Amino acid sequence: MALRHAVLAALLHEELSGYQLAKAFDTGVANFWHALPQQLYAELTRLEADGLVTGREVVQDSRPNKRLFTVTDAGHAELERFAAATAKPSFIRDDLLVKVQAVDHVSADAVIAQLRERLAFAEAKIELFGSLLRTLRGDRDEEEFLRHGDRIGPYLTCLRGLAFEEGNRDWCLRGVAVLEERRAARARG
Amino acid sequence: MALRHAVLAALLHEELSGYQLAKAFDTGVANFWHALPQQLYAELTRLEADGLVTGREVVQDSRPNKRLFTVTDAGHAELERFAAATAKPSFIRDDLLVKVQAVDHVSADAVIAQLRERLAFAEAKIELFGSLLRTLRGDRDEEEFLRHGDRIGPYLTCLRGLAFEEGNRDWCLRGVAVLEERRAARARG
DNA sequence: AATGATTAGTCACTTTCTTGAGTATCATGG
DNA sequence: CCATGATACTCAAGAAAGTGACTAATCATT
Repeated sequence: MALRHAVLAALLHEELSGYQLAKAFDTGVANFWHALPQQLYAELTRLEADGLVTGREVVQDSRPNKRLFTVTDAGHAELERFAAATAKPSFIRDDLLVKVQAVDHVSADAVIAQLRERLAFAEAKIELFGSLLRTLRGDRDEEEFLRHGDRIGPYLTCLRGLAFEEGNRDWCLRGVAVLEERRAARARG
Repeated sequence: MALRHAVLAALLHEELSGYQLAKAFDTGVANFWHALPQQLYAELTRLEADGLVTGREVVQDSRPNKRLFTVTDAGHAELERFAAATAKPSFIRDDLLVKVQAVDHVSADAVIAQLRERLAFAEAKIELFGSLLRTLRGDRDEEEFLRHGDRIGPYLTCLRGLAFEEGNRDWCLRGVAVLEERRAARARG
């Protein structure tokens, strides 16, 4: 149950509403976890019931009211406990890999199309992570920022996200190249 | 519900028992999906009920009997359908990223320890994937194998697994270096 | 001859995730 | 002035995944 810790981590440096949290976790900028709005609202409710966050109502007149959540001391303690516990290894779990695994037995065209789609997606995320990183480090260069900046956590996770998507991009390119070359070879002979 | 397709993909080129399947999905060699034995046995039961695989009893006298499963025509058709459907983008979901995201607010030592653990794990998997790749391509070099070999699907997914773990390794190294440098700087004053 | 590891598999339960449908208010653009 | 979309959130149901505890045979070791 790391979703709860992901939520705590996200709330560490600023008060957020469920809605804001949902946007951060849903749109591509979810550099360290991914979840849908419904899960987040539910998790916030549980976290509040367990005393790990507190919500305060903010009355707005130009918008619907909202509740902003902050991590309590108990919440910080829980995160500390979580950080010290051994993390389970992260396994890849990806539809696209399943398709590629089966590529020798199913239509290669279908798989090529999927790889192209993923490629485009990866490139978009690379862009996104790139500009997010620039925002996070401001006018400093990376080396300097990582040495002396505060809030390097989000920067590091964003770096991982970037490398992951670059890995996706390169692999998709390779896969498309290989499969098309084989298709061409089959067509020739 | 890609587990069922992952199972189908795994059974494509050889008959396997639930137990053999479980080992493939459990140990690190699960280069394209990960699942526990119980899930696999359950999924095999469902797949057989749906007519996508057939099992045949094999009586052994030096071992408990087992059931070997094969993909049926309906199973192949189902995989074909799956390959053509749009894959959902794969999101990162990793305890360790959550810990790093929170690193500015929790004990850095705990996080460094976790990164070191993951680093060792990643290095072990890199070894494993490396030798698996060598086995898959035999005495050919990679370029040649990918051009003319049969069964390139498992090779390609294994390449992705390798790159993923290399990404983990590099990122862990970077993270440890950054966090330790900062700890040293804080200690100096 | 007992102990533990390996092969082979099952059952029951819980948590987590996903899907789909709603509610309500206000701002913006055509 | 009406449609669209953003803000802000809720409820319910179902699928998928994870956890723990089991049975039962054989093989290797001590």
